[in-house]
Amino acid sequence: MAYWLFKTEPDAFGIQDLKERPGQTEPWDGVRNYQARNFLRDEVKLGDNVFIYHSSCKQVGIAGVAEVSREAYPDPSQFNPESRYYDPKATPDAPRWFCVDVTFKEAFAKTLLLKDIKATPQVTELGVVKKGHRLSIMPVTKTEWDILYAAASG
DNA sequence: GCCAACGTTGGC
DNA sequence: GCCAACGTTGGC
Repeated sequence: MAYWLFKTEPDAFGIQDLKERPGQTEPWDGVRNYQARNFLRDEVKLGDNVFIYHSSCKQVGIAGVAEVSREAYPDPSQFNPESRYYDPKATPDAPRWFCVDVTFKEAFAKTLLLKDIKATPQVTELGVVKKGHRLSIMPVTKTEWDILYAAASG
């Protein structure tokens, strides 16, 4: 069982959108960074826990929790010319990008704000608190998860 | 909207 | 394979 943080822009798709999906499940598509892709393809496993992190919005921070409900498969949007995530160099025989499915578990009553995460002494190595770290998929240690989950649960 | 910090691209 | 130019990310 591993722990992750997935970034999203809630104006496009946030924790509430996930909650309202049929089956409360959604493909986590559109990841177009190789390091993040490698995490998705190779290391994110069924049943892993995921912090849903809202970026580029009023309330930047960890907004809720989801669970991985399907392991990596080729991201369909890479083959769709209509998609903003279309990649003309990707083919079904040689997919370049992958996605997983995530299922809603919990929306926190209050988003655990980035400034509060930064103020947590034990959480200094997490990607979102490190300057210039822009990965959209990043690992979270169990220690970090426990501390942040407790803080977010109030 | 600004801008620093990255990642990617493409000419050589 | 170098590296400058360019595009994107993301907090503020």
